[in-house]
Amino acid sequence: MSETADKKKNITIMDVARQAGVSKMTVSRVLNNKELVKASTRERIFDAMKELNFRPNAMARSLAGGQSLYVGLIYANPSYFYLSELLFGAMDACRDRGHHVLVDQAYNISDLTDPAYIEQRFFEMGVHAVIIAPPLSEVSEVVQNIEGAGINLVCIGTKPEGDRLSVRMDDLSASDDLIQYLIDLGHQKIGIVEGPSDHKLASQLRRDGFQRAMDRNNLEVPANYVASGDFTMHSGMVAARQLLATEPRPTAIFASNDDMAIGAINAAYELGLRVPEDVSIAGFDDTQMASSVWPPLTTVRQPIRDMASRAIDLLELKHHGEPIKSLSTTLEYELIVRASSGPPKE
Amino acid sequence: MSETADKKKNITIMDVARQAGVSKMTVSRVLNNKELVKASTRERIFDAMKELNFRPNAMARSLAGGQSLYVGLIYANPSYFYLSELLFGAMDACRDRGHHVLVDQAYNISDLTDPAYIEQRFFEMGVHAVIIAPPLSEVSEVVQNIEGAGINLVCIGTKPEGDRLSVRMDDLSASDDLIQYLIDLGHQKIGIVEGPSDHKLASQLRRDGFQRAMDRNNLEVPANYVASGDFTMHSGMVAARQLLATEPRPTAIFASNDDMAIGAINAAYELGLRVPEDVSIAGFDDTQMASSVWPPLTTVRQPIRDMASRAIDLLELKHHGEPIKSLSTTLEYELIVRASSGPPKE
DNA sequence: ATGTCTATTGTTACCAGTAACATTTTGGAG
DNA sequence: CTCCAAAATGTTACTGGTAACAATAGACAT
Repeated sequence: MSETADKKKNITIMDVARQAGVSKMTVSRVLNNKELVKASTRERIFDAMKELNFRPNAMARSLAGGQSLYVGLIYANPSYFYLSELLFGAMDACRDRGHHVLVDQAYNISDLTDPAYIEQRFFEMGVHAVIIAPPLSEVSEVVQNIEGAGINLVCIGTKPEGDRLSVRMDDLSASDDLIQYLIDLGHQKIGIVEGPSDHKLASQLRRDGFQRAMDRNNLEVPANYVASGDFTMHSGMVAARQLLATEPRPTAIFASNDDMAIGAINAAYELGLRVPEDVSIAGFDDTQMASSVWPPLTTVRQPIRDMASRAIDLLELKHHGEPIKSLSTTLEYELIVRASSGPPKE
Repeated sequence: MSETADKKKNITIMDVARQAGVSKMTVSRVLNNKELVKASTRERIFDAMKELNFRPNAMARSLAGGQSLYVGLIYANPSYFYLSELLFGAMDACRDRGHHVLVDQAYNISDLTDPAYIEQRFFEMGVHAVIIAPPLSEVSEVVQNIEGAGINLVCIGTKPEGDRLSVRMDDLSASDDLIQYLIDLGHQKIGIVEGPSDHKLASQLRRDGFQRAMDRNNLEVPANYVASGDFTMHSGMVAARQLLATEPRPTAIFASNDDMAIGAINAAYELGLRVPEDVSIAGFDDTQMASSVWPPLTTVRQPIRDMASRAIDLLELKHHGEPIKSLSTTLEYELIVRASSGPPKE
């Protein structure tokens, strides 16, 4: 046997240059799509690259050019779905640009409120920029520390503030729309399962949207139509049990996230109620489970992937010192109507 | 305002060397824990590093030394939980070693059965090695293509074969243990919800373990105690409905993964049955939901993180050309008993 | 034919480290 | 007090690219 993988000398830009009969700089230009290379030369270089099966060395490129961005995705959201989506979005956006995503989990928020820790950790990772997602992005201490360490930053899900970059969606309007949809179906007695108070956005804004829609339609929200959970299935189940036990029983329940909505479905079954015939249930997020549960959930699709992609875009612009038109981007949500909601029974 | 972040010249090994009054090579030695530096010099260098707040440049290190491993995590498992766990495990293992994890999603398996695509894609990512997880790792065509491209590889969840590196857990014994536990509780009529046939391991082995335990205890498994799903909650619900409708009704149901087990719980509620009083339900995987659902699921904890960590270890050994004692590692599972299981009613 | 301008291509230095070999100390033995 | 091996440190030449600044070549006007 001859060594297969060991001796295999890497094919470099130099090899390509030699093969194509040009200098390595010209190859580098082709590699970076600079427009100053004659078409025929470009062709020859492409051919050489193909023939030699050349692959540029990402590390060398970023070392030499400072082109490549190492983006840290800092994470403390308990939802695997959220992480995965964020990751996919970031990866897709990084792929073409030759950037990389380094994920780092913040096991506890208190670490990130220590500026020294942040500086240490991020430099060690070698990240040029950082994306942080809720609920971390809502902790101003954390955000300030990261900025203080001189690291570029995009916050996901926060309101614009100062010259901080952010990407978000309009949770308020989204929940408003969702509730309006329920109202249009004929529901008047609608209960809500709120989220925990440390998720400002997902809890407060969604609650506000609910309230806004109800107010606009002159519908009452009695105090016992409001319960709260902590975004877990179980808490949704407990909260929904309570809501479904009130008299008169709500004909629809809006849970502030899908997990709790699924808990609410369970609670309904437990009480012998059918969904959506006896009670309509709606969630928020459009997680994977939302479509796999029975009945599939009516919910709001959060464009998590797009938010991550957009965040990468912003970071790249900033990295290259290009002007950024608007510091905050708001992306579109989508109302997803599925079988868990329907008109109320007479 | 002076520029805060722009002009901040990076602190390099040279700066440290100057400050400590040594050559940069000596600093490099300290950085790599080579034992040929006098203690007093080492001290001075450490002090200088601290004083200057020096952070080594990961890219330069790996370019110059070929030390750092870029590991690709190739992914086609529909479970966010699985991805996240795998990722966390890989990240943790990479962290100290200065390696990096690049995640790549295989949107469809057919891509990976095309050798040209694989070669193209992986080189582009600049990965030195790859980890693949089920169900991808079970497709021999994919595995062979990756090996054919000369890329180091660790398969997660497959049996040892040739000189291929693999990390796995004993699904067969795990499900056997779980069933034995149910039998010890007093159950004799146990139904199973199988997984889909394209997940050999998760479906077949778990099924086999079930059968082995039943056989050993001389318990019958009538054909209508076996239903199958596709690992989604909904399929578990449908399958469980069917099982719970058979006469005599099983007193326990083993679903081959947690999602289907949760679906089974829903089915039980739907039929007005209590869990675990009327029927015990057990899952497999110990996903996040397993503990957040009500009642929390009895299940088997798969050491997904550990498998990923171990995979990184193996890759590092191989990368450095060190001998690997055993090509396949089998990690321990853990039986997790929660409230969804209990003794059968009289 | 000559000069000029622009389009292309080449040179040289550098990014932040490490490998391999060279050199200088250092500590004992003789 | 020498000498020599071992220990400690330094040099030089890379790693695989890019930036900034030449230099050359065509195309066109004079």
